[in-house]
Amino acid sequence: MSRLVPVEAAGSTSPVAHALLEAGVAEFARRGYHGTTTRNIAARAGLSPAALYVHFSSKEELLFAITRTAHQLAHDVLADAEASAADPAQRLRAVVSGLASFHAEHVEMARVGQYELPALTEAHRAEIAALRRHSTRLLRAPIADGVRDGVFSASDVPGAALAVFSLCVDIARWYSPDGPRTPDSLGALYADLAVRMLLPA
Amino acid sequence: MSRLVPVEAAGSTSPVAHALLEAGVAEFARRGYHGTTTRNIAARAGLSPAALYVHFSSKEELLFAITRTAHQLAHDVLADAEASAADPAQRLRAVVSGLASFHAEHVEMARVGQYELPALTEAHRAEIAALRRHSTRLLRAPIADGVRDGVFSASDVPGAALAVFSLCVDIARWYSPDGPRTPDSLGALYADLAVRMLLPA
DNA sequence: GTCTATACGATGATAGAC
DNA sequence: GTCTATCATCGTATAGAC
Repeated sequence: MSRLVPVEAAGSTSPVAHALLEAGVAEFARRGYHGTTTRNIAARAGLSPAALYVHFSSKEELLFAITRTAHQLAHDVLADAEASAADPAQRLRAVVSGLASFHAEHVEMARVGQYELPALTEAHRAEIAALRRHSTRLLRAPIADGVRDGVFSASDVPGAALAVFSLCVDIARWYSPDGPRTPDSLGALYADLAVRMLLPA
Repeated sequence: MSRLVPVEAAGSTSPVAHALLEAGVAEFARRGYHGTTTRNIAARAGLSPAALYVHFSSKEELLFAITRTAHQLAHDVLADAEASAADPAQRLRAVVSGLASFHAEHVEMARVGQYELPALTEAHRAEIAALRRHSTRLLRAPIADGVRDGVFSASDVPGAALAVFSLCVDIARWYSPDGPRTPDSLGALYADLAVRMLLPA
């Protein structure tokens, strides 16, 4: 659950650093950044409180590493989906189902990445904002293309893109793997709703 | 902005308690519950740190008062909208535009109410959960009625209701009054998207 | 009811041994 | 690179004067 999968994306290859990242994801997701102590994280990783500082220069640096990974992975999901089809409706389906199922599959990481941004330093937050702009473009493209081609209708394209993005991101707030929905079923549901929002009446 | 409007709903009528509630909304919304100190709140209300404890028995009690007000007001918005029309599509429009514009108009209060729930005691969280169940029912009703009457089509009514609710709640995460959208324009946009999600293809 | 002063546990981070 | 021990500070909450 919510593995920090691709090691290279985590910005560190050490297995201990990786364990700290996973511990940070779990603890931050449960208690929030400010509600989590460095002792919580170290204990979950099976280390002393001091060991954290060998691998990260501060608690905030650990949060940043997690947040960057979360946004990078979400971006990669969108880029893959975007490249999977030419037809705007098919692309929108792929993009929405990919983003929605990603947020469900990696709820903890997504939650930390989405809700702890204010705890980042200004420089780090700016770096994340740049990643987000890329993702926004990827999600808006199939909508804009569909409207241009006449297969979609929308009076407010940025507004529709905002709503679709928002829908997917909010999964990180409420989703639980213990609930009735799987990441795939949620992806299918949301892809369907997104397309319906945009098909001409 | 984000006034704790109906004094009676705040559970306290003292003007000083009210000032503390407003200060709590502003500080919790900006820094999160755990990132906010009782000193922050007292200072914003123009009081010494100790004065807070005359009006609230703990920082968590202050959070609870805010959270309960936020959920009560959202519920009242939904109840009013629900009673405003008989036609399911009109009711869905009213309910969605009311809930969306509420979350924009009172972003700070809504943000605290939606994102700081884990910081509540279990008893307090259960009380809020009951309020949320009422609201969920109010939002699901026009969708279920519309499907029953054949004016809407949905393969997954709870799923559609979940998505619509989620869309409105997520406004509390990203909305800024400094941005281009007004609460009313957002309410109109989201009401339109919600109805389109549900009209037969 | 508000203030100043303070108790006292917790917290991010460092020092220094191994 | 990990540990134990510790520092300096902060944070919630209380005591007691006015």
